[in-house]
Amino acid sequence: MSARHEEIAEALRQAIDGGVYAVGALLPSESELAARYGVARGTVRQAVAALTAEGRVGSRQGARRVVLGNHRSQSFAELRSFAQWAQSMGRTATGRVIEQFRRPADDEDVLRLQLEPGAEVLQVLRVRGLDGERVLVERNVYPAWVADTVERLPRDCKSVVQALYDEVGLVFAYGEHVIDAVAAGTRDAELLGMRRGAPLLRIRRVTTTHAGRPIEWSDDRYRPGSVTFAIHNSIGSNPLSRRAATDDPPREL
Amino acid sequence: MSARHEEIAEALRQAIDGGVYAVGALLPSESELAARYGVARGTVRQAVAALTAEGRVGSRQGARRVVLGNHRSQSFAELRSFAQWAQSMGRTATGRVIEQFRRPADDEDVLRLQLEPGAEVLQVLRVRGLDGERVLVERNVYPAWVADTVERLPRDCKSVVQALYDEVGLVFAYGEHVIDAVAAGTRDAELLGMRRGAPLLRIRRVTTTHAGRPIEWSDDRYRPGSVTFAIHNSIGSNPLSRRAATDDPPREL
DNA sequence: GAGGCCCACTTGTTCGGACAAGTGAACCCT
DNA sequence: AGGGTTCACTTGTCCGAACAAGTGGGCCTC
Repeated sequence: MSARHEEIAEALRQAIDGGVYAVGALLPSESELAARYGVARGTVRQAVAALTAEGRVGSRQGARRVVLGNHRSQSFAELRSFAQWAQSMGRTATGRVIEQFRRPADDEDVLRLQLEPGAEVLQVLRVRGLDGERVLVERNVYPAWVADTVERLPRDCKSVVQALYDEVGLVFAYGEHVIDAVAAGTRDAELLGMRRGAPLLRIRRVTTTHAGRPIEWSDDRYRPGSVTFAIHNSIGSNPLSRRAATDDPPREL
Repeated sequence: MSARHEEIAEALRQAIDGGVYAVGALLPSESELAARYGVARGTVRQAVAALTAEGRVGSRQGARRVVLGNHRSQSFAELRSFAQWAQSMGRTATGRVIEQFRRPADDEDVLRLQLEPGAEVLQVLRVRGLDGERVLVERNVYPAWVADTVERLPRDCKSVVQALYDEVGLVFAYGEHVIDAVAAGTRDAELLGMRRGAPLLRIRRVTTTHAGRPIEWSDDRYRPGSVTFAIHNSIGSNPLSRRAATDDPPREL
């Protein structure tokens, strides 16, 4: 948080959360913020761009920025491991390996992990909990080049992501998530203590290194009610202005 | 798409999708792109920032940018109505109003739509389809100030968002989505042609104007298999570099 | 050969300036 | 009162420059 624009963004975030700028109120103009913090306008723009991306403020050319909401909820904006996410919410995460074995890669593994057919992968089945309550069943598939390290981890390792970073400096840099709903299978139901057929939120994910090399792919099934996911949104630069029916042509000079 | 940085972003997108830059390959440096397009480096940075936000390329200080993937899949990145989204996928969306009535706002409505207690709201139950197949049950609640316009729409209106824009120039500018899974109720099951208790993907959403004024809130329940949602991710500015075990202190001068 | 050092290159941050484009309110005229 | 115009203000776009910080590969030393 050394960059000046990040400091300013954080200050604005706290001002919004603290009620200095109420929901629906207008933010000071860029020039005023620039003067207040003693920086150039471009630096202020970087700061408010972050708030805009988070969905905290709305932006429109010509009009002052509007405060849309003060969100404390966890969103997908940051890539976090389950353990890190739980910690940031002030809750304790647990994890336990149920099953762990190597097998040849099937077509799905080859596709998602960019492997050659016939390569070996490591499959792991984990159950994870939040404050003692079972919350999620996680099926991970790792390519051979990380399998050794994963196998050496303790079976109740809290954060695999953290462990892999500590052990071999592996960074989970990018992720793609696909979301849908599925019915709990016999195994899922047993592990989560629900009846078979109960609805589960499924998130399938591929995680890669900085260089885009796949590290794992994962099928996470969440018991509903315990965890929800939030996303913010805005129409980008759609020039939709006031009304459309009045099709007045641009003034001709 | 008149802004220069958007043109450059689009050119790069097409180059990536077209295979000029393969997945895993390195993008040209900012200076080279700047020279190639005849713009300043800042303009190139704006363009690649868009690609980074979309998850197409990865970025790390000091290292060249990496192509992470060429994605055609629909994501939450753009706020789209169901109809617009369907159209962009080359499919046809349908919609039918099942039920529509006014009622006093309950606590949930007051909270989400920022109303005074006792205000009147319009509730609408719709079923929507894709290429003739029933896909989603949608329960919308509108505040009084948009209720009149919504009530006047035809019952098989394809795009409510488009209609409200055409009629009164109302722009759905921002959205917040919360995702979980639920079991289909008796009504849901009947409307979607599934058995009761089947898993559904639920997205609850509040949409607001540019000024942050809530326009509607909605409970959408998707039949799984027909539609999935994708999200991209990256660790922001986490300075995690190579390895952690080698705790070498910063060089002292 | 292994390890450490150095250096060219690349991305990140910040400045100050200039103009374009859109908004909203005050103002004027009918 | 209603409708249109004008105008100060605000955000969006773009430039050119400079320095900081991190990467990766080559080089040298042991």
